[in-house]
Amino acid sequence: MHHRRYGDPVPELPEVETVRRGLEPRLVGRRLVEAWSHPSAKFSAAPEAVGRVVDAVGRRGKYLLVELDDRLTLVIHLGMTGQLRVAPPADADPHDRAWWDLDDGNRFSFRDIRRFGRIAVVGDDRSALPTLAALGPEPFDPSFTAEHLWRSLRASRARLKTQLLSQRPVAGVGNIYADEALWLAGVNPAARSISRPAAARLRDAIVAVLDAGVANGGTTLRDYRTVDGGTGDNQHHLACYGRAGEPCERCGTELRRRTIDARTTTWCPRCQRR
DNA sequence: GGCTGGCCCTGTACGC
DNA sequence: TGCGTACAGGGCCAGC
Repeated sequence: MHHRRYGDPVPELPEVETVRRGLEPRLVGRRLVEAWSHPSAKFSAAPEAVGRVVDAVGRRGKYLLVELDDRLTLVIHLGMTGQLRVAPPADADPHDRAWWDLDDGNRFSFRDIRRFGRIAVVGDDRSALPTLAALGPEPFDPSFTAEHLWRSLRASRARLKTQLLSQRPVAGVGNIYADEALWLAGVNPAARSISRPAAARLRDAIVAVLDAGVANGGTTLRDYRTVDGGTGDNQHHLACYGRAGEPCERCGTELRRRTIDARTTTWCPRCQRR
């Protein structure tokens, strides 16, 4: 019954938002007094935030935006296996990639087994993070309308799932929630065009699955953790992702699996016809 | 200028 | 049992 052996859990919008909510009360108002970073260029910017005070903890898509004084932003992307904690300093963990000591004695630490995460300190210019700079609207923002999604998807000939993962039509959707939303909307992930009504269904489905993900505290399949080390609950509410070989909850047809642009994709061949 | 594919990393599953 | 190997994936970038 374990068909989910492929793939790893990837922090997407609901997971990053859950982490953001956990960090906010622990970081706002604190000064970063010391830092350490792994030598990789992906993490070496961490010490640039030393001396700054945290004004706010925000999020855009899957990017965590720790707003500092002096118009600086500490940008953290969790990659695939990134975890953030705020706790008293502890013994070094071999997977620690950066940490910042706070003026209240706690340590804000970033642990990332596979090192797909990234840390940057930026001002107004975010061109060093091109995906962030070109990010589509937040899914819960009023500007994310059916009309916007339809026009955005119509402007490209890439497969619909590829477009969703590009972060340009909408911010924050990754492999899990893309499969869930496409299934819920009855849209084929490999198609290269979409009708207006289908785009409207897809828009509603994206909002619905992300909203449920946030409400459930994110999806923990392996590595994702909340700031206090807890797990999410949304893994018990997935209808499509990781269920290849199981019957579709809607029509009973066996869900299929294929690869789209190097990403594992699960879909229902009946509900999601081209 | 859009799109495709390679790359980064490491734990895990799998096969002999 | 133990070892070698394939595999997965978000974002970035080179090259068509």
